[in-house]
Amino acid sequence: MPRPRSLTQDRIAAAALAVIDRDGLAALSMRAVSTELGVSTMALYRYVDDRRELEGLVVELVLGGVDVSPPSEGAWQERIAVLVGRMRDHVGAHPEAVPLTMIHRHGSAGVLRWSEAVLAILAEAGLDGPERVIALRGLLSYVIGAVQLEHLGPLSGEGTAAMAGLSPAEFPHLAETAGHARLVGADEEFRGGLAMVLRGIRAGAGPFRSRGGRG
Amino acid sequence: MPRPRSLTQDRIAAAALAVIDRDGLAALSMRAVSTELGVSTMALYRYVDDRRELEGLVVELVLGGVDVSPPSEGAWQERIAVLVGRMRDHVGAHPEAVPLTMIHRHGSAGVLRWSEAVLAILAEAGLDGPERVIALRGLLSYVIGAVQLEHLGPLSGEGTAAMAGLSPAEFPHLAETAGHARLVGADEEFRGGLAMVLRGIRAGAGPFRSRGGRG
DNA sequence: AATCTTAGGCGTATGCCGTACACCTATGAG
DNA sequence: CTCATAGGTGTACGGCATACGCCTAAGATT
Repeated sequence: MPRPRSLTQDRIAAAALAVIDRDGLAALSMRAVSTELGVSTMALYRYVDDRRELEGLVVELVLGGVDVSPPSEGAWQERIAVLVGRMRDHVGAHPEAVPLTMIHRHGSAGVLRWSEAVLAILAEAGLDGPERVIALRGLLSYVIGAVQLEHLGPLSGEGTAAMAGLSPAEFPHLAETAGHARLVGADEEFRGGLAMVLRGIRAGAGPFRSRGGRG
Repeated sequence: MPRPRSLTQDRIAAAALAVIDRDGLAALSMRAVSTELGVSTMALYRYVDDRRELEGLVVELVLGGVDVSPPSEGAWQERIAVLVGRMRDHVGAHPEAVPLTMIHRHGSAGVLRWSEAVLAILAEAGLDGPERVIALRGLLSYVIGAVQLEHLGPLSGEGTAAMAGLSPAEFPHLAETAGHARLVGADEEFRGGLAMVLRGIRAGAGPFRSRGGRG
């Protein structure tokens, strides 16, 4: 009967993500999103309860786009690495939104579907029970932390700059490592760390323990 | 010559942390901290440039208290686990401040000293060059992610609740795993995940590769 | 003791923010 | 053509960080 809706949650999320990508996360506000859409600020509240929900929509937009179809080829470690890589790529495409994805990650349908896909591969690799729980959560932990380290750490370059100027007397190893760190690219670091974690997953740690693929 | 200072950065940081611990991170404001100290809001600006710096002080207060003296006993994996555990304990003692520690982690002197201690052990274990960089960053990633998963994830209980009510048809593994997850305590999960990561660190992967302690 | 100098402390004001509320209006149904 | 209804909007409020300028306490100097 009444007048029809002129917006959708999808359009609102897209507008919010556009603001974030263009002007940074700090510029995200209900006012900014409404301006982006050419409507009044309060119009948004016909579609979302509050700012939190809007942020959730943005995260779902980013994380929901991850392809969770299980890779068919390669050892189980390799297949998990593909799934993890897809997640990293999608999040990394919107670096300014990274803090949001961290805050609203729980309850995201995208993350749930991703977790399901990873679990399937872990199960196939011979893990079950608490060990599979720990493997999944450990992988999630690594991904969350690594993405943040990559995108939040060097935000200001403070960390790297601070490391470069350390007194070698007080921080001998750190000073030396800072030199090597510059030679390790972000991709290499991520893949290397992931390989490390995957190597640590004990596949088939049942009564008949058999070490996984490429030890 | 003029009147002496009545506050210190330490007292301000302690007051801010008290506000956070008591009323939550959302309640942290320049006003709240100044009230806590019994001074005017603007008085704080004689000691910190802005809110960001105040948050940094809080993080330093939390992270700077971590004992980074290297444990003398045990395999290198065990000694790193002790250092990691100390970090987790300090951060976990102020769960509401966790997001702050993540945002301001870089450039924290406490984290630098901790990293130095971990690097020393990794070096002793036979790692060097890029591999040591990756091992350190991988460990940091795991710790950051795990702490967040532990303290931010279950904040609202949304995630767990959502998992419990999943359709077993669409998420067969996740639904089953949710059951096991309830049996795994937070400590067990953290230690298990850490053991997994440590297991994946290739010690002494130089020309004369020798596998580390307790494979 | 009196004064001066100077930085610490504070009150006020500005421009953001999220959002509650009441109002107006476009619209499809009848 | 009318009307009920939900969508869209304008205004207003309280809270935030913080820029600015004033007042004042207290050590240094006389």
